[in-house]
Amino acid sequence: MAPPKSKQRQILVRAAAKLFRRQGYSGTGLRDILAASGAARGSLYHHFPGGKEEIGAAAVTAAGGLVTETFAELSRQAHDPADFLRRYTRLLVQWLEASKFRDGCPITTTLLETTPGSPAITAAGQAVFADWHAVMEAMLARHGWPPERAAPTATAIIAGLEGALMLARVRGSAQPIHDTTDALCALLEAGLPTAG
Amino acid sequence: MAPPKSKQRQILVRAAAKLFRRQGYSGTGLRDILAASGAARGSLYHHFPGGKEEIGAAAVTAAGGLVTETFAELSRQAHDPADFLRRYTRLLVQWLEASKFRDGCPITTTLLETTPGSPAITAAGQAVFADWHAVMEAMLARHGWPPERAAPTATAIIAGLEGALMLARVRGSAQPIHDTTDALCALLEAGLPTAG
DNA sequence: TGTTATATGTAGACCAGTCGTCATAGTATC
DNA sequence: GATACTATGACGACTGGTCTACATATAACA
Repeated sequence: MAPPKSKQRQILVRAAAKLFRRQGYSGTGLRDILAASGAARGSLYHHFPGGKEEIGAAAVTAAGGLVTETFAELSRQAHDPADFLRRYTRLLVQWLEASKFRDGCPITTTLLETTPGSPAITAAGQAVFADWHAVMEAMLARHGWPPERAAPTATAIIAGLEGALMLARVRGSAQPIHDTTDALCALLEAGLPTAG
Repeated sequence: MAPPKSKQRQILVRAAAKLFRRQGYSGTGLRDILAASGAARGSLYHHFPGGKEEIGAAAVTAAGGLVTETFAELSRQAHDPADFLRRYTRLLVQWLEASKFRDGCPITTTLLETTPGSPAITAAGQAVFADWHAVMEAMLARHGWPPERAAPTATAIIAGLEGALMLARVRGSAQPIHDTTDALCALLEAGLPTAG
């Protein structure tokens, strides 16, 4: 990753990630990815000798990385954990509504389909979740949470967000996200170890 | 559903549900379902004239119904909401470990792949989630939660469970479930409106 | 029992689509 | 001009879901 990688490669990964998020991994054919990216079949196999599985892992890594960056940015802006969560879910709801609830989590669907069948994709997903968790944990620590409580709380936040996103997509409504965010914020505010 | 439906039909639905849960909807071919159930090709189209989509919806309904029954049973046994949650996640972890983290939520994967592309499957999923929510909400109400707080809390519980289940599967560990359960229990115990 | 009528199970044809491979052609960079 | 890197799209072996035609099982009734 030292060199900025081929432009064509980036186009392919982005197209793949977009499609995987909407239709899932198995539901998306190489044909779709090729059509969406304007690339040729052999070109894909040049950049991804491992075929579909390799581009799947790359898509998970890339899409997950964007979310990691968003988390990091918001974690810098937020005044406290609950504020962080509210800022993020505000964005989330915007994205969801803009796509009419078609774009869900960019990695969950793919991971549920391919874990543990594809070790490469599973590993990519584990790495992404670890990154997310690290950002959250660091944010909680920065706001005074003791380490032994920051780690499990970070996991619970990610779980709640993922579950809420899924429910929102199926229900076609942002309500599950609001409800879950409220609950998580109550938890974060109640659990604030040192007030203010 | 007045008659107990054909036995073969039930075998088909069960096999389909099992496969969808592990490999997803698109990742499971009719071929797999037929092989797993021992049925013949045309037999499937006799019981499910709507083809794969119809058996997908039936699998979601059937698998979701089993979970609803489990929720209802546990909700009868539990002393309070936190106790309910702990009882359920104990079962959940047992199932997960027994399948070596291959069997996740029986409906989430299918729904993420097919929402909103398949209205029939989406509707089946919405109905299942509504059932789960109703059971949870009733349980909270029975333990003194006011209605306006029971509904969003029930949603947050389901979201947390679903997200934790997904993380557990990807990580190959029950830890996310324990962490999320602890957080949710803290919320339920803190939020208990009338103590005892 | 024999004869229907209906419900269910079986077998295979069908074609569009799947992923992966290959020999070839194009384009940088030195 | 030589050498790498990149792009191309046709090809093949196979699987996808769907449908039609036939065989069997079950039930009803004379």
